[in-house]
Amino acid sequence: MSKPRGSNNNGFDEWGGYMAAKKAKLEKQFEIEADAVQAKEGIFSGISIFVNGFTDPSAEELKQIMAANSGTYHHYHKPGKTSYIIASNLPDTKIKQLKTSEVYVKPQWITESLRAGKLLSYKDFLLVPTTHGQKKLNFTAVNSVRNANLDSECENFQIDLSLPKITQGRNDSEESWTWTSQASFNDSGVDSEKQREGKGQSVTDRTIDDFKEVLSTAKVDTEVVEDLRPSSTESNAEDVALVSEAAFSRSHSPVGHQRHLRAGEEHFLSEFYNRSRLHHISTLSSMFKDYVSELRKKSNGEFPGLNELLNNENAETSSVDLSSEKVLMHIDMDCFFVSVGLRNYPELVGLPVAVTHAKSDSKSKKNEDRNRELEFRYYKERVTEKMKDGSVTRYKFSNEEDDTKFFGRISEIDETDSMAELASCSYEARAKGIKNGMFLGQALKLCPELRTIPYDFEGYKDVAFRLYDTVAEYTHQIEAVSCDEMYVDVTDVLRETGCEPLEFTSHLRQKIYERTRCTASTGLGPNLLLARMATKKAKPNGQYHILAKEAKNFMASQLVESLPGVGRATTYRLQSRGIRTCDDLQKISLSVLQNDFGVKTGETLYRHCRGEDPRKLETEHVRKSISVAVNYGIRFVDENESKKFLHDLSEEVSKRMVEAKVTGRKITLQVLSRAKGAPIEAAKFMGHGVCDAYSKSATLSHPISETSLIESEVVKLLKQLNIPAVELRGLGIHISKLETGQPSTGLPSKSSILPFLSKTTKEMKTVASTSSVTMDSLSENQGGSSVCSHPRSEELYPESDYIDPAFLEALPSEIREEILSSRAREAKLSAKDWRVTSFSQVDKSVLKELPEELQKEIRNELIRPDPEVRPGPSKSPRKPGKKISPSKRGRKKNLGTSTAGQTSVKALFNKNTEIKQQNIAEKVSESENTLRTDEPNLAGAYKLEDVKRFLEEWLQCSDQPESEDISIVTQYFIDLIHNKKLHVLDLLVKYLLRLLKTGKFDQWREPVKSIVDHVQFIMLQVHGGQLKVEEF
DNA sequence: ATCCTCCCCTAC
DNA sequence: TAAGGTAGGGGAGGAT
Ligand SMILES: Nc1ccn([C@H]2C[C@H](O)[C@@H](COP(=O)(O)OP(=O)(O)OP(=O)(O)O)O2)c(=O)n1
Ligand SMILES: [Mg+2]
Ligand SMILES: [Mg+2]
Repeated sequence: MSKPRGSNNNGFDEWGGYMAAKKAKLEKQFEIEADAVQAKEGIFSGISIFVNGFTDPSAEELKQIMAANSGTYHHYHKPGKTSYIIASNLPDTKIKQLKTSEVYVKPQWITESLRAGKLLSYKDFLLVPTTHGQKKLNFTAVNSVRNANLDSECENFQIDLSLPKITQGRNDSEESWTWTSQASFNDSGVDSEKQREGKGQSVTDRTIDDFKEVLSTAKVDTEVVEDLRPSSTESNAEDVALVSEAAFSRSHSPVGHQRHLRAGEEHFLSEFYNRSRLHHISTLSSMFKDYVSELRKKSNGEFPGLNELLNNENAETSSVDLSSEKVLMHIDMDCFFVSVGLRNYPELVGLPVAVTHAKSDSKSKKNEDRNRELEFRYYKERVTEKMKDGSVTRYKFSNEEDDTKFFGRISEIDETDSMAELASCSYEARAKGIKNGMFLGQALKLCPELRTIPYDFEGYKDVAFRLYDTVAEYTHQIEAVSCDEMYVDVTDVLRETGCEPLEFTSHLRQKIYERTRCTASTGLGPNLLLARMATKKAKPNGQYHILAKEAKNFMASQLVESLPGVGRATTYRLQSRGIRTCDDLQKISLSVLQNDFGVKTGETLYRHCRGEDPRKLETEHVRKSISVAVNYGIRFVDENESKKFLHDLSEEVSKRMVEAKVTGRKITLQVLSRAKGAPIEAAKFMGHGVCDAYSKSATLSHPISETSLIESEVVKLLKQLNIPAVELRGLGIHISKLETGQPSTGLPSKSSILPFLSKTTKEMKTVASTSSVTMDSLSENQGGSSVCSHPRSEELYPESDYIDPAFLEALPSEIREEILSSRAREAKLSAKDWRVTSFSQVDKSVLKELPEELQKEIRNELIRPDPEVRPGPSKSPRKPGKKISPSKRGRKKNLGTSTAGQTSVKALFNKNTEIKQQNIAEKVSESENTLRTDEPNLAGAYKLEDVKRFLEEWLQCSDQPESEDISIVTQYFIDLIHNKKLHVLDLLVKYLLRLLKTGKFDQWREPVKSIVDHVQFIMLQVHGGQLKVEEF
């Protein structure tokens, strides 16, 4: 038996002391100041707010503040009831909805009032637009189209960047705008303008509007964009649109909101997601994929945009034979975040600009716990090692060029350089070598004059909707790629209008510019790849058409890394074979490429470097997985914190599943754990640093989507990985094998439970209340997946409480029969296929006491493969294949393989006990931390008698049931289910019913019924059977 | 041959 | 300080 990962890192001895120290340190470092919220009661009494859009503090936080200070928080704007609308900035689309009664106030009003301990006048915090205007806003700097192409077929059209007249008119009327309750005059102005514009709503019929309402707060129309700066506390502009400059600068001081910085703190997740650009673009991306489907579904087949182009009936001269060839377009906004942001900073147009959380003069704070130099060196070492390719040993990379190419010169970063990432940078910045995703500190070294602007997430969504809506006026042959990018089959558009390809894109880009004040570039080609390549060449603010006949030559001139799908690792591997350009690549045979890179990848490389691409436009996308992950701010002090965070993640993923109306059968836990040689603190503040990545999955027999079910699975998976909580640097939950349709596994709804309940209760056998019944939740034996995952983890981490599967767990025959027959009824799995596959919660002492006969009976029912023969951990270094070439570089090094036999149950049990004791010791030494083991408990009551007493007191003390209490009790019962304490559960349910029968607690009838219903539902999900309870 | 799990890679 | 998410393609190696 090899050393487990846990031992590899830190023995438990070391561990306890380290953890105590770490905790003290963390507490010091992230000390939250005395909570002003609690101290100042009631200052928002009578005030109700609705939070509109992205704010800082976030809506969630504002909700908390209101709740704690007698205010009211409305999840939706309730006209007449909501007294104030809190917003940091408003997309213009919301302006026209303004009513006299609506007062828009900046979030600083709340935070400043809180600080002052009294309600300040909202008038000092009114949200007003800036008055300097769009007249300044012109893009002279990007006027020149770079890619002059002499071939007339590839002619580039320059967009007229002058403002449409309408903007000027609108702008004039804006000068005196104020968003006060008197601002009603604005309504008519906006409406009349909308009338004049008279287009853009065409595809935006009611149903599509509905869609947008559901998916976002951004409504779509074709109004020109207002010059509204995001002026949250993140703003780093000199001139900010605020009535109260003083209030604003005060709110800059880091008083109220320096919390939520690390997972394990309250509201971390929502705060993180609020600010995560990657989360936002991912969300938008999936939203626009849905949006395209919706547009197509709701389409009436008319495309109003085409009318304007119909005049151009100059057929026959076309550069492409549309009857035999397709024309695909790729369109992508130029430096999207920057373009959107710059609309509010016209004075920065033409300068090197980047979007980032940090300000351009910000420095990273020094920290003795980290060592950037060491971390970067370690990182490079590991990456280089990983990219190393078995078949090629010759290539030695060392030069500066390669260092820049593969590592972006991270080694030159010093201790105070900001490690905030640039989401996007302007082309002026790119001219200096700055790139998207680069750290601010590095960028400033390349260009000290770099200016930074804040994120404007609402703005991105708003512009993205305009982009999609504009394109959708011409065709619905759209494949959404991201919020700023899509593929479009324009063959029909060209055929119907007689437009030249570039004529059309020129027109389209002009339309997009008019509606968004942001430029887009387009690429055209006979397939998706060439359209994509063409866009790259066209950028910025340009367009380009690659004709089929030019394709191969065009491609030959490109570097391999410009191929989509070829990133750092593939570039490295190609380069190590002396292949730098597509021309080089074209000379390599298909079989060599497939041998070196795998069958599929090899073929893709072979085709792509020639400009071939068989992919079809995918207009209708079906999601295959849903996941949630956080790899930032993950610093846990103990297992309770990591578990709590897994709960939050489960809740989040569950929420998204319900939203997407899916359930899933495969639950994968993804983990980042600090690499052994990495500094405790990462180079980036709260970053994950250099990590080992692990994933572990469980495939269930039934699809799930419920928080508690997901949670219990991932908690188990995390346990199996056996990584100390303090080492965790990232956690994620990935759900796959998705199913749509019958909501039989959603939240317990009466409609889904009751029929089954009434049908089955009669057949239901009683749960034996004499033994600890245990079996794993929905784990499935299919494909040997779950079964083999256990020995894997057991060998990896022998101290996990795994038991030899041959050692059958106790299963009262009544339950077993019920479960087996119930599963057979469901025809999902035959009884024979069903396996109990997890034993982590077996109550071993009870197990041993089972009658021999019962065990035998069970053994006959539940045949399983011989555990001794089952495979070792897949995480052990995989043997290099026979083929030397397809690399595969040994996997995780720090996890030894094991060929040793099964650990005895007794040994495991003892080990487990030791760990438990260790945990307890830790907590005791940390003092005042509530002692908590893994055992379910009801408000601290663990023992049956205690719980019973608690329940009785509960019924007696409260005259009316509190829904929160009910859910606490329900959750406790659910915990029992997951922990296989069915006998306890059974006793407690019976006890509750007995109490009811005394007649003293009649008002508890319904609440108890709802608890029992819930319990039965979960029982059904987890164990496939239910408790027998008498009617009441 | 085809499935599975656990990775790795890529793109925005 | 800083907000390093998310979905999908695909490969290695094992089981069946
Ligand atoms: N590492 C990255 C890459 C992109 N993005 C965000 C910001 C970008 O503005 C947006 C769109 O990505 P693009 O790849 O289209 O890049 P840009 O639009 O910024 O520039 P380009 O003109 O090259 O398209 O996605 C990001 O946050 N982080
Ligand atoms: Mg772009
Ligand atoms: Mg893009």
